Order: sequence, then structure tokens, then C-alpha cells
Amino acid sequence: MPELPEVETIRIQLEPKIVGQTIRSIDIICPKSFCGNPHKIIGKKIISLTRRGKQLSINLSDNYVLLAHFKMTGGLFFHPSKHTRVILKLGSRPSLSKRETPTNVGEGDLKQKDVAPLSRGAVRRTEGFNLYFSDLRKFGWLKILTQNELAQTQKNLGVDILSPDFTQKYFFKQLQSSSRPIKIFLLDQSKFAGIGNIYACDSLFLSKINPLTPAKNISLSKSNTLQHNLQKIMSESILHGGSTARDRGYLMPDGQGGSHQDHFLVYQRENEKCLICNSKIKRIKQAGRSTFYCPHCQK
DNA sequence: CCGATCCTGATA
DNA sequence: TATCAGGATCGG
Repeated sequence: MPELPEVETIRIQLEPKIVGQTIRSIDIICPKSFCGNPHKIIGKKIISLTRRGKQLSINLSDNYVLLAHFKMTGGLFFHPSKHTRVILKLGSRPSLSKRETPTNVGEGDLKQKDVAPLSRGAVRRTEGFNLYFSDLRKFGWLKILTQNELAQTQKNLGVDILSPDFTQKYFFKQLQSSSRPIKIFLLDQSKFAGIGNIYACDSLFLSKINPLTPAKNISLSKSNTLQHNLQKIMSESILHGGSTARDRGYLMPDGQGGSHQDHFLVYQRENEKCLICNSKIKRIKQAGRSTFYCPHCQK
């Protein structure tokens, strides 16, 4: 589900609400969704939130990190739902009373109904609140790491599309190293990170590049155009709060949808008219995934 | 390179 | 009943 703009939107909305909070306890409803020993981070304070590609780091005190990957259907929310997999109980006080059990693994999470729902605009109670990791398909996860371990696990993750290191020079150099179709290459997170199926399709349309073109056949000027459009489209989508497509697999932490789906150019527009030439948008499969493009505009 | 796989749906 | 879904990894 979430690509760079959606994860960045989650980061932006979460940060002011949870920085300064302390992790009081963790309820793991679905063990598959949580890696590491939760006791390691009980009592740790949330320092900041950072993002690289589609991965969100919740940076904690004492060099701990809670790393989140939402994959297709994951998200972090202020309210529980049918697909809540992990509950993070936060508080503004630095520590727990000694008698309180810090972590409840499994069970007991259905008793959360008595937590007062926060009405819109209401001031959050200083005693704390819960953060809910929800994930219908269970592909996503939360993982406890140290900052050193984080660097290790992200060593195969490329530069973020919105980082200053993602330059035109760098991008062209990477394209030249591969003969894979450009659409497939854009989805590979190892050289540059953050692009998913939506923005791969739409940025190629905007750049008038055929998704089947081998990466190394793309000219320098087309490469520069694509690099520019990738940054542009990501930035615009962030301003729109990301894309909430038809199946509503992505929602912001408060449960609201984004609006960038109203600006899709070719994604999910099979058989609809190309916004430029009026011919039919085509859908093909590449590496098992849908690619949408205009055969007329993207030669 | 491709396909299968991890899961739980919604939709044609 | 079959296909599709904002992801990524694994094996052949």
C-alpha cells in the first residue's frame, strides 16, 4: 500500500502527536506483525520520526528504533479496527508504576473499548493514548532494532527519492547499469527508494517514457526529465496527503483518506481516455504487477 | 528473467 | 470462480 508519499504523510501527522511520549506497554495481537522483544523498549521515549523510502523509523531513547514497514495494507492509527495487530500504549509520564505489567502479549486487547475515543479537535489527555498498528494482509511489520542494527538492515536500501543525494547524475548512472524494463527498475528499492506501482506508472506517463523500455536505453535528457518528475509527483502527493485508491488500503492515522487519487494520470485508469491524446489507457502485466500507460503518448 | 509466496479481502 | 490489490523476497 503506502509508497513514499503515504509513509511521509503518516510521519508528518504522527510526529507532533507522539514525540515526547513514552512507550508504556505493547499488546501483540498478531505475533507475525512484530519482530523483537517488546520488553526492550518499554519505558523508552519517542525522540523523532524519520523515513527512508517506504520505511518509517520511530527513533527512541537509548539508541533504540521501532522500524515500521506497511507493505500493502499496513498503517498506524489513533483508533482500533478489525485489523489491529499491535497496540502501542503511550504515556507522557516517563515510567510505569512497578506493579504494572509492562507487556501483555496476545489476549486482552478486546477490552480496549473503555478507552475514551478522542473526539475531533479534543485535547489529548496527558495520561496517554494508544497507537494501533493495523494490517489486513499481515505483510507489514514493526521491528525493534538498535540504531546500528537499523543501518545494517537498511544497507541494501537506496537513497530516498526526496533526498539531496538523489541527483540527476546519480539517477542516470543507475539507469545505465540495467537492461531491465524501466518500470520494473523503478520498483527496485536497492538503488533509490520510495517508488511503488502508482508513482512508477504516473511518473513514466508524465515523462512520456514507455514502461517496457530497457533502463539503459533511456537518454540523458529523458532520464533527467524522469528524475525531476519523480520528485515532483512525490512532493505533490504529499501535499495531497497521499493516495487513497479504490480499496482504501491506505488511510491517514486519523482514519481520513488522502486525495492524490483524484490526480492519477494513468494508474487504475484502464480503458479510460488519456488526459493528453484521448486514446485508451492500456493495462499490461510486468513481473506480475499491473502497469498502466498510454501506448500513444509513451512510445 | 519469471513465478510462487506471505495474507485477507473486494469485486467482476 | 477467478482475478485483483500502494510490497518484497525467495528459489529455479
